[in-house]
Amino acid sequence: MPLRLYNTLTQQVQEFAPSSDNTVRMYTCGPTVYDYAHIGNFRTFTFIDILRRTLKANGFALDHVMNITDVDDKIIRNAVAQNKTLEEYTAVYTQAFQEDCRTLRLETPERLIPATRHIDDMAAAIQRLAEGRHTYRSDGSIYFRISTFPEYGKLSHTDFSGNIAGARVDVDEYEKADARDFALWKAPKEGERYWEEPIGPGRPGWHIECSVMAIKYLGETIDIHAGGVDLIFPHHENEIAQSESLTGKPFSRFWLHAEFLMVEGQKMSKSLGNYFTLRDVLGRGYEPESIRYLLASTPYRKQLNFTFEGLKSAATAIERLRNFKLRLETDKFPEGADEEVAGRTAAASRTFTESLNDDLNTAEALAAIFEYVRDVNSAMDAGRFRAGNAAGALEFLKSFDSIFQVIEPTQKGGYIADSEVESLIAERSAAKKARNFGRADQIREQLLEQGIVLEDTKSGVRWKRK
RNA sequence: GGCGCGGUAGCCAAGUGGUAAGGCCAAGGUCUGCAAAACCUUUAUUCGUGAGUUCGAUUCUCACCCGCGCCUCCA
Repeated sequence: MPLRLYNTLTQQVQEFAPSSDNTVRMYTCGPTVYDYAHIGNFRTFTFIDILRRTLKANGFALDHVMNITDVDDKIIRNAVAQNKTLEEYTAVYTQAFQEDCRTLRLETPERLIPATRHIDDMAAAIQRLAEGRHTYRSDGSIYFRISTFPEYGKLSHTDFSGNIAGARVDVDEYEKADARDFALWKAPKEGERYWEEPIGPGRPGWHIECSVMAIKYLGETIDIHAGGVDLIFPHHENEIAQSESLTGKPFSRFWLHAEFLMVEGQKMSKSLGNYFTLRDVLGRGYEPESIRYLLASTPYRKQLNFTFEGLKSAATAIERLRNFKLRLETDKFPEGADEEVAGRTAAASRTFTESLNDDLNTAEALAAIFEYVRDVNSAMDAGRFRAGNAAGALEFLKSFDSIFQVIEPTQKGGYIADSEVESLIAERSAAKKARNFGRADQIREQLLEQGIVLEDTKSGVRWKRK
């Protein structure tokens, strides 16, 4: 089954393929680096990561641009308050963002670009919009005139007719002709950072960076544009207005939006104060993989209620997968290969892939692998699973983890050496043989204190790091 | 008010016009020197409420109730 994705623009699930050649041209809205990102933000970035990996699994190449918004009102305000330059201020959070992404095993986009690197391009685009009579000036700022773009509202499916056109609305201390109009270029205010450009001194509005960078790197019509649902309006609607006024072509073929992470029935957000940063959660002793699993396990178009109980349940689920992999790698199985087991492997693998291709149905994909784990554990217990089945099973696990990225534990240093573990296990086995269970249990306890868990199996002692 | 999403077992959650995936938790059992891991059994005659369409609806239609989001910065 080909990949199908829900397109906000058409409000339908549609078959996806890149428009030309094999490369997906994708733009996703990145963070505004005025503070640490919270795990609600990372829900969207995790969704984008699952999307990237699924696109690759479908054999597509990627050219993915993500912006880093490093100039906006909050950044300017905070930088000024801390007596720092914009660059000094944003460097801290840009770096933190990249570290957090690595921690969550989020792939780095092919191009991760700060907005301030393209101020000239933005000014040039605004100039061209002005030449096309899509703009007007007011108090030194430049606004986009929505009335010049009749299709405004097509993404958010909002009908703006009969709306306050011509009314003079005072927003953000700037004068706009129409409430829907938005700033392309903001006149400098006292003490604020600004850029000297042919269109006049100032700084870019929020929306223009995405249009300009997407078109510059990916072309006038891109394949996918993605972000959180709160960006549908006005951000993405405004991007469409600017971009399509500039090029006369559809801006993006597919628009994908991730739903919110909720806390106690409300969206997680800075302004509500009900948020946790990744660092907060890790500080409470949870593993990055658990967070990733939790964020990825509920399909992206459904609101996901965050709880620490959910995080614990994710950790247990991951443990089950890890135990399964360890058993595949360490148990001794009879020679040959069982056809029924091989058939199960193929079927589960197919279900897994098709679930993801069905608009990234991660819940169903997880169900496929867990059902498989139970079946195979059962086959192992019954002696039906054979040595020749192990490679296929491990391969399926590998393809699972190439999307979910939760099985391999994050390395933590300071461990007891393998050889020492092995020699203690040997000593314990000898003690057991002599029926000296006191000593055997003492060794097991001792190892447990160092994070080593022993399991006695028919094919010998199996151990793992916890 | 406009637009959109959702209400499925203790919790999380998938799903289909033909009779309820999966994960976590709980109880009992098998295996084990004891554990651990794993497996088995039990846990929604029922999918917010009411009506309708249908041979048959959790799945379609309508109404209603409840929750959430966007409409202002926001992933």
